Amino acid sequence: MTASGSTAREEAFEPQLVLERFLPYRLNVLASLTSNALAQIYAERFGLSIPAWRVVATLGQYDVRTARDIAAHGVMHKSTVSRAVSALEQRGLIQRRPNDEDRREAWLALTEEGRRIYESIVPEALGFESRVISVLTPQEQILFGNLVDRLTASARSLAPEGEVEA
Amino acid sequence: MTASGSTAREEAFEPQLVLERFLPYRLNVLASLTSNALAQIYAERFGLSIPAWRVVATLGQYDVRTARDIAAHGVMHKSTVSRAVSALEQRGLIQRRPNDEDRREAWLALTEEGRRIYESIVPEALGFESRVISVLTPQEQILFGNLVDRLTASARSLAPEGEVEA
DNA sequence: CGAGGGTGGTTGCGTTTGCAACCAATATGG
DNA sequence: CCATATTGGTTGCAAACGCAACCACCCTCG
Repeated sequence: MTASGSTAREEAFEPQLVLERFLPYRLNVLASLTSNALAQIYAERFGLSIPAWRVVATLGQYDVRTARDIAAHGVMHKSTVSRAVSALEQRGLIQRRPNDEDRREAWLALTEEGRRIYESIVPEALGFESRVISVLTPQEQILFGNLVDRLTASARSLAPEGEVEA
Repeated sequence: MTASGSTAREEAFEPQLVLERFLPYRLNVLASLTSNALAQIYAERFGLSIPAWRVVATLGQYDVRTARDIAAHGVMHKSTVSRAVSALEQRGLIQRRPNDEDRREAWLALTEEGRRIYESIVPEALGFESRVISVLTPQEQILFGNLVDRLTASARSLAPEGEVEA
């Protein structure tokens, strides 16, 4: 109807939303590229699923946590964490110790073997990360981290409460 | 064994990898926060799954594409796209027209109703996006987009070939 | 033109996922 | 204290997922 170009059948519209400039879309592409590439490392070499790796990574960093902590921290659904934890426990990579102060929950920690695996993965993970971000200058890297954090805070404040999983 | 703090059982280690500073982790958190929040809009209000929305968004922007194009563009597996397309076709939101030049593939386009839904979602999606990024100054927004693009290119070049889906 | 390889798209299958219902234990409030 | 709500964690189930096998078709090359 308007006088713009294109001999479209009837409507001549501008795209209303250009995906390549749409933030959620771009973030998703970038995040899945990095996640999938990383996943190959710990899946093929150590048989860890993504949730399992997240549990291991969290315990590697924090030593002792509950499943609930891990879920909240890693933006995962509690059932996802529960299953990852059982699998890891059965493989002897983490250990569960009841909390006598509150017998609903349990403390989780890496076993020695779990930590050994963690320590094998970490350098690879860090290496991968540094290869990815090497296209940015050091200042840009810092800046980017800063912007990501602020956006995350913003997104979190807009999310309709505990609505968040992986 | 070393003289550092903590009365840990035996080892006294530094965390080797701090998740809060680990890029793939942070990107995942941010991406799933935004994706999930967005998904609520088009899932609850229009009954669209994430892949379905991506198909609609792509066709909204490009008017006519093949399933293959959409998959490549949206970083989705071709079976995911195939199923989303069938569902959308059955709901009358998109239309399939055989390509006589190559009868393996088919041209896909939004129907009028499909476009109506697209046009209802877009303002909401853009509104959500702008609320999220409003914590950045305009220059920061541009800069962030630039950095994301460069990181994406970098990650893509490191990914072991067509290894990428949602 | 006919055989062999490659490509767009679909589908069966086993696995993973998220949701919701549930269990056990703790907190709260009459 | 007992009833009720809440919370950490598990599990059944249905839906969604990726993979690989597959079908139809195209393209090449002998």
